[in-house]
Order: sequence, then C-alpha cells, then structure tokens
Amino acid sequence: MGTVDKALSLLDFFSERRPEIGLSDLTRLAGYDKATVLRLMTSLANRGFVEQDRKTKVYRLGPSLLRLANVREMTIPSKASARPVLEHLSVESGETVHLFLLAKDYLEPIDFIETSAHATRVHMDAGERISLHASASGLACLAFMRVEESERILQGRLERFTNHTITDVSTLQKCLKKVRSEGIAESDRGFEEEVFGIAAPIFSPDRLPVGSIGIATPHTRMTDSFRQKARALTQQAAMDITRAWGGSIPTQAGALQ
Amino acid sequence: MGTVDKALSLLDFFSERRPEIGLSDLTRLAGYDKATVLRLMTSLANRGFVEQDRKTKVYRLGPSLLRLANVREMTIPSKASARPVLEHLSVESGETVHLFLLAKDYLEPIDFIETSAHATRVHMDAGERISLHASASGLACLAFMRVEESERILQGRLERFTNHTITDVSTLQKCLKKVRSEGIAESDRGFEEEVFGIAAPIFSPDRLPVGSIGIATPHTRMTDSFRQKARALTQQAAMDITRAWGGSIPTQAGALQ
DNA sequence: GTTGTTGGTTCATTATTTGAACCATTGGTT
DNA sequence: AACCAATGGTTCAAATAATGAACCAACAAC
Repeated sequence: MGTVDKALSLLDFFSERRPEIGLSDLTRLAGYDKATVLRLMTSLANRGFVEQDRKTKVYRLGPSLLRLANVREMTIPSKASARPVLEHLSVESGETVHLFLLAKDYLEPIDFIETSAHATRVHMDAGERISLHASASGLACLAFMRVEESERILQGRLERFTNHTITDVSTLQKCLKKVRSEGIAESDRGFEEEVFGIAAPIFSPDRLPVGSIGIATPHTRMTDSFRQKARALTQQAAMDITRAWGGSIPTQAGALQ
Repeated sequence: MGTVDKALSLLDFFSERRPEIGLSDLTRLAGYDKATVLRLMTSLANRGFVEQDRKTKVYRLGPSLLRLANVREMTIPSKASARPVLEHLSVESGETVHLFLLAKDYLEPIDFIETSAHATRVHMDAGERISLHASASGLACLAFMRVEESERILQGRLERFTNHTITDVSTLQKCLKKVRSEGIAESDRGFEEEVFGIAAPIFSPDRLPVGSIGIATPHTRMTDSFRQKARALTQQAAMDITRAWGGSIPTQAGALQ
C-alpha cells in the first residue's frame, strides 16, 4: 500500500458522525504510527484537504474538497440532474431515498433525502462508503458489471455487517442472477440492522453500471403491496436518471426492455 | 516535496476549463515523469478521487470528492449558510460575486454567482485557487492574518498575473495597512486583466480571517459612485457571514467598529 | 509503410517513509 | 502539590517505497 493511498484513506474516517478527529484517535483508527499519521495529515492540511483547529488541534475536512467537488459537479452535474428524480421518488414512496455513484469497489453516497412522512426513518451518513456485496444498491451494480470485475469482488473479502449479510459466494451469484433478470435488487437487513433496501442500477452509454438509486425503509414497513409499488417507482427513477445522463440500459435488464 | 503532495497537486490541474486530462498532457502540466504520474493517478483512481474513461483513458475528478465535500458541508454548512448573503449581494450590486475560504496560502472558491444584469460579466472558474497577494479577496485576508503568517507569504514567491499585479513587498505592506484601517480591500486588475475586485474578510471566533466575500466587475464599470455602494454592500455582507458563522470582527477592522 | 503520438510497463538506483524512543504540555486524581 | 496518563509533536538510523530512463504495443496521420 503506497503512501498516497494511506493519506487518502485517512479522509474516510471523517463522517457526519465523526466530523472532527484528533491525532491520537486517528492514529488508533488508522493503525499507522503516530509520526506517519502526523506527516500525512500535515500534507493533507497544506493542500486544504483537511484543516486543523488552532486551539483544539483536531482535524476536520477542508475547503479544497468543496472546490474540487464543485468543479466535478459543474462539469458533470450528477447531483443536480438527479435531484428532481430523487425528490419525486421521495415523495411518492414516503421513505428515505438515496443516490450512489460507483467508484471502483465501493459506492459513494452523492445525495439522499430522508423522508418526513414517518416518525421512524432510515438515517444515512453522507461519509459512509458502501461495499457492493451487502446492500441493494451494491447488488444492483454488481449484477451488471463485467464478470471479471464482479468475480474479482466476490472472490475478495466479503465483510459481514449484520447476521443477515450474505457472504456465501454461490448464494450471492444466485442473487445476482435474479437481479439481472428483474433489473432491480433488494437487500433485507443485509447492510444495516432493521433496514430493507430496494435499488436499481444507473447505466453509462456503454451499458455498464455507474451508480444506483434506491429506497431504504425500516423492514417492518415493507409489506408486500408497498414492495411492489417501491420496486416500480425505483426502476422508473433509475431509468429516468440513466436517460438524463445519456446512458443506455442493457437488453438483459428486467422485463421492461 | 512528498509523494502525497505530488498526488494532490495533480488534482489542481482539473478545472471547469479543463475537466478531462490524459496521461501525457498531465505529465507535461505537472512536470513529473510519466511513470510517476501514472502511478499517482492510479492511486487517486483506486480511491475514487479521479475516474478514468474506459475508452478514451482520460481522467476526470471522481465521486469521492462529492462524498467528502458533502460531509464537510453537512457538518460545517459554509456554502448553504452564506448563500442568502451572496444572493443579496449579487442582486444589490448587479455584478459577479464570490465566496472564498482560506486554506493555508490560498483561497479556495466555494461559491459564486455570475450576474445577469449586464451582457459583460466577470467569469470565474470554480477550479482556480487564488493566491493571496494579487486579488482583493487575498489582500483582505492577508491584512488580518497574524503577522508571522502574512510576512512569510510576502517573503515567498509573488507571482505576477497581469502588469498591474503588485509584487513589491513594501507597496503591498502599505496596501495592507490601508485595508486594515478600512476593513475592506480592492484590487484594480491585479489578478485578472480588466477586472476590478472589492472584497472583505470573514472572521473566525478568534478574530482571524477564514475567508472572504467580494465583488468582481469589469474595471470600466467601476465608477466612483458604484465603488462606494459596492464597498458598503460588501462590508455588510462580510459582517453578516461572520455573524452567521459565529465569528468576531477584530477591533482594528474598519470604521464601523 | 513510416513517423509521432498515445497509454502503459520494467527494474536498478535513489530518495522518501517509517517507527521506536523521545519531549513538552495539558487535565484529571489523589 | 505531586503524580499519572493522556495529548500533540519531534528525531534519525533503518527499512521501504518512489523514481525515471528505456522499453513496448496500439493507434492515427501522412
């Protein structure tokens, strides 16, 4: 693992839940030596990727990230162009909805809307990258990736998040087959306890998954009739975003083609 | 210069004007060896800080940046909380307005609004970091930084952007003195040809500059009466944001104290 | 078919990163 | 007031990772 990778990995420890981290804590979290973490953080701070409180010495994410994200969004307005679709899905479903972008082996949260229709709702942390094997969104992407890629990921380490997480490769492969035929993925408490997820992939022009849109509900609210409605809404939303982004849906995906 | 610094510096070459860069171009821009750039970009790509087009092989900024920027904005909503003030300044002035955050020796663009009141307007690139000695915003910050810091920057390399850029240290120090007494900074074509800038610093709780808000006009439109109006509007906007962020204005700053 | 470009790879040389031991400061406990 | 256990930060020989000149294959232009 190179030095750059180490430095970037430190940024992932910052989240909504843990927005400020001191040197000692970060050292423990990352498992690197204190001198190493200090040097890496100093490098990140010099370029504005993190900033350090002058008094308390804690680090937080820095303004450079805002600038670069802005450049990306000005150039490829993923978030802005998907917003109306996400809002529609939120209103129609009355549940928490989310948009992810695929980056290598993880899904990056881009936008989400937590519903106000119910007192209990699924909460999401904007800082949490999602691995592909455990969530509905992840399965939606995995199912339509090139086989070499999806196999590489399935052969890798499959973390167990809850005791419903599927970590058996052949069971996962069966799931993926189903997702491919239906064009939509589900995960019943596979990533977070009590959460039922439904998600559909968003496709690039070359018919490969680039992200996903989905719904996250408390699994107690997932009745069969709501499930049918949610699946239809989600699939339509994914198609809308795929179209908005100039993508093409592969012919294998679901009954709608 | 460490490896991490090199990797991060590569990201700065991406901007609205140049959103996609190939390996050879990036090698030329950065001045590192091709093998080095390739390895650094691979590291960045593996963590989603950039992504590579599968066909054309060009790199662009990646989704991880959106996630991390989102975490920062959810935690410290610099952009959202300053938006109304920025919009007010835009409407009242009828010119392009901008918000920067200070990160070490540079200002990072966070948000800006280009006016629709005039056919000619100042265009800003969301990707361009601003050095402190040449722009109104930079001078506004420099003037209120701790002297050790501002002196270190003044003693460093002072790039000449136009033939109006002030690069003489003692002239700059006189400017800063004026800025300190007036609480507001100006730059007549110092950073970009034809652009007249007015900006005021935003302060932290410990009365140090954390950013700036300002106006950028074509210098031909900068009449004396508009200048007075723009200065008053800008100063008020900076105070509003300082207050919104829980900051405190140092007693030395301007006549309003 | 030749030429110049591109992205990408290799591996001995070189330079950076690493981490155990260290220090100074702070805040809580007795 | 003395003590202890944290904290952030520094040092430098040893270990490791980064470097870059030379290389290859693929493509486009002429």
